[in-house]
Amino acid sequence: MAYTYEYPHPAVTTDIVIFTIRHDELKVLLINRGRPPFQGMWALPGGFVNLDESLEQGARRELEEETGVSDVYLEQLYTFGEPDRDPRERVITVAYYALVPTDEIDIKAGSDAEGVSWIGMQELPELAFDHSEILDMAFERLSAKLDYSTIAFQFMPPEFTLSELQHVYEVIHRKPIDKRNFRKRILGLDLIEETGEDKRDGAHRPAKLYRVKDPGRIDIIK
Amino acid sequence: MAYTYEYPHPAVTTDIVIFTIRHDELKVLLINRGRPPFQGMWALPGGFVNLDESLEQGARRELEEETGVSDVYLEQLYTFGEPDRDPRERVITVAYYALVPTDEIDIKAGSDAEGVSWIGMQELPELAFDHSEILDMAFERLSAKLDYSTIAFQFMPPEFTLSELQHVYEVIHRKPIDKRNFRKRILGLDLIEETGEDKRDGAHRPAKLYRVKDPGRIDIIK
DNA sequence: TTACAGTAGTGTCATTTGTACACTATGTCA
DNA sequence: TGACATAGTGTACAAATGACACTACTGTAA
Repeated sequence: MAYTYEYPHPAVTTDIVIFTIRHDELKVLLINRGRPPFQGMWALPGGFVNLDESLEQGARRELEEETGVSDVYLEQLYTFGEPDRDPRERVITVAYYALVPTDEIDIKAGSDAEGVSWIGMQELPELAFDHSEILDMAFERLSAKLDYSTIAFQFMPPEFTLSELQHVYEVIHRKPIDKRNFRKRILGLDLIEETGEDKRDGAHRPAKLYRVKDPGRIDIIK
Repeated sequence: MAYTYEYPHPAVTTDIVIFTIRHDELKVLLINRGRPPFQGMWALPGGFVNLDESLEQGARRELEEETGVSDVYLEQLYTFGEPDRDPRERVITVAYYALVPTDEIDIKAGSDAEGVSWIGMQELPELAFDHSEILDMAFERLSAKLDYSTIAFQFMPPEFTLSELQHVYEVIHRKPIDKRNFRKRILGLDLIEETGEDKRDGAHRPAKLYRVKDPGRIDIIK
């Protein structure tokens, strides 16, 4: 079947940058390309948008198909459309990004990918297409939003400790934070509350567990 | 001539939100549509992206063709792609915005538009397509960036007074600002310098003229 | 020439916010 | 029961922000 238009049309894809924090490192979900172009190279998950779905729906579908990841909060990052960014035809890609808690993610290899893997931001390979540029921008956005929004909560499971939350900031900014100032600031936002439970893991004092008061409110600019 | 693809492709357009300040009001450049759909309604300037130009180049070209406006600093706003946003076919639009000084803009009616006009944000008509949504987002972005960037300088001609700059903030935020605190803050940024000239307009003390020290540096986050 | 109208330009103090800094508390395990 | 490991807590100084009122200069008209 063929589709014909009076004027030339570009292809439109979505690409998705999914970050998580694991083993003291910020990691991104990449797929190893199973077909040309750039066969064998690592790339962001993503693919062509269907004409009956929104851009965000397309991003969700591709993410699910390629990696098995679903139910994440996607935020649009930027649209990349240099004429030569794909060697096959003119492809414009709408990039999204999301942050997920480590625990909740289950990845699989799908039909478009030979492998799906969390890759540390410190050990990134060269990426296919202009995906390095997309990933750089996603990291810049993440890093900037840490400071003026509550985006960091998106890395957290439903219940978490303040030390775990602080750890997110420290891993992304790559520098230690003063514990007392951090707690003062976070608790001052009045966005989280104690669950009443403790988290015990190891031979030391248990930490209080917190939850977000109103999940709909996270990512509001403080 | 026809263009044929193995899979369906959406059309891709750009839409441009150009703001300026005139007569104590924030205004946006709109065109009156000369052809269906939405004939006779007001819409943002914009149009289809050619396959051999970048998205930004496409936005620039359409802006020039439809309004005669050129040489503005465009910033990508967001990409809108709901399946039904255009009644003709699937159209994905990459929206840009820009701020221009009042003096420097010369508008004309082009082939795609019956009229081109600066419309005040307080007196907006209903717009074609989802352009009201695009414009709303552009205004939100502008309003937010006023506070954490130096975007306001983009409304300024090469030489300007501090009162004129303050006026930009007051018009957009729709509330008065303390003159001393404003001057303290702006001069503290160390981004502008006195030209040595005065601006005289009326029976009152002349104002010092300033210029941006390094035009490449505006819009850096303070 | 002088008074008036109108906008430009200037400093201080109080409050809030941010930052540096060190010790005690509580659990586990040997 | 003592050692270890992480949780949890307050204060003092510095910096940034916000409120606030008067003098300076020019043009115009009496």
